[in-house]
Amino acid sequence: MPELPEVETVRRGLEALVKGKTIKQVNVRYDKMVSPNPDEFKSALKGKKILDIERRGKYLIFRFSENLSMVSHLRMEGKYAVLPHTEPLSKHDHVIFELTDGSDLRYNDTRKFGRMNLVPSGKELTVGGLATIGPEPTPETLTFEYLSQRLRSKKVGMKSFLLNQSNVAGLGNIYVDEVLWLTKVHPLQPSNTLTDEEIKALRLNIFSELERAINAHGTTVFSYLNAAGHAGSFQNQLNVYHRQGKPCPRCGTLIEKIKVAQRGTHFCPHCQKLRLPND
DNA sequence: AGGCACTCCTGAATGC
DNA sequence: TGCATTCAGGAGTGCC
Repeated sequence: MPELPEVETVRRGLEALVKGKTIKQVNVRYDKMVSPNPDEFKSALKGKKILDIERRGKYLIFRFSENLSMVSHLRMEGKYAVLPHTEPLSKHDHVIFELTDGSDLRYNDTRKFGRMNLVPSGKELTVGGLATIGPEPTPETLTFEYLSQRLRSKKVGMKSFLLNQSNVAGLGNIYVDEVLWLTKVHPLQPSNTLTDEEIKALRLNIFSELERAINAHGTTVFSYLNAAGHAGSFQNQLNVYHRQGKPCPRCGTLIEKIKVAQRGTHFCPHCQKLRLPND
C-alpha cells in the first residue's frame, strides 16, 4: 500500500519516464475513477504536455500545459506503468494516457480505490484531503512546536493521530506501526500524554524512518510495485509490521496484532506499554 | 471531540 | 475439489 516513500518513488519514476511528453488521447475504462466525468476528463487532457509531477503527502500532482493539473491518489494498490502502446492491456488497467511518442502511461488498480481529479493549476489544494492536509514530515515543515501543540490539543490514540493526514501528511498503516515501535509508544496512548522527550523522539523517528524507506525505494507488501514495475526493498527492514507472533527485534517478546481505528496494528507489548493517566 | 461503522473493490486465505 | 465466507485497508461520510 503506497505511503509517502512509495508515492515519492513513483513520482521520481514518472518524472524520469513521462515528464515533457505529450498526451495524444486518454482512455477511461472505469468511469468512477476520474473527475470530472470521463468525457470532460478526456477532452481536457487531449494534447496537453506533462510539465511536471509533484507530490504532497500521499497525493501525486501532475502539472500539464495550459494551467491544467491532476491530483492523483493511489489509495491501496494504484500503480503507474509506462509501456509501448502495442502492449496488450491488462485486466486492471483503468486509465490509459496514450502519448504521442508511441508509449502509454497506464494506471492500474486492482481494487479500483484510486482517484484522479482534474483542476485548474493553483486549485490543487481544494481537492479532497489536500484541503486539510497537515505538514510534510520533514524537519523544516514538521516542527517540534507544531507537533507538540497539535498532540496536546487532542486526546486521540497515537495510531489514530498519526493516520490522520490533517495532523501529519504521508504516514500510513505500515510506517505508523514502525514509528510507534521505534519511539516505544503504545498505539492507544492518548496524544496529549506524550512527554516532550517522546515527542522529540517521535519526530526524529518519523524523519529517519521515511528517509530510510525512500532510500530503499519503498516497501513492497502483497502486490505493490513502483512506476518502473520494480518492488521496493524496505519490507526487509520492518520491525513490527506483519510480524505478529514473531520476536520483537529489541527485546524478544512476541509481537501482538490488534485492531485500532479499523486497522491491523502491530506492536511489542513489552516495549510499548500503555501508560494510564495516573501512573 | 472522538470512536465507531459503513462504503468503495478484488483477490488471497481460510473454512467446511 | 469447490463453493462460501472472511479479511486486507485510505479516505470520505455519517452517526452517536
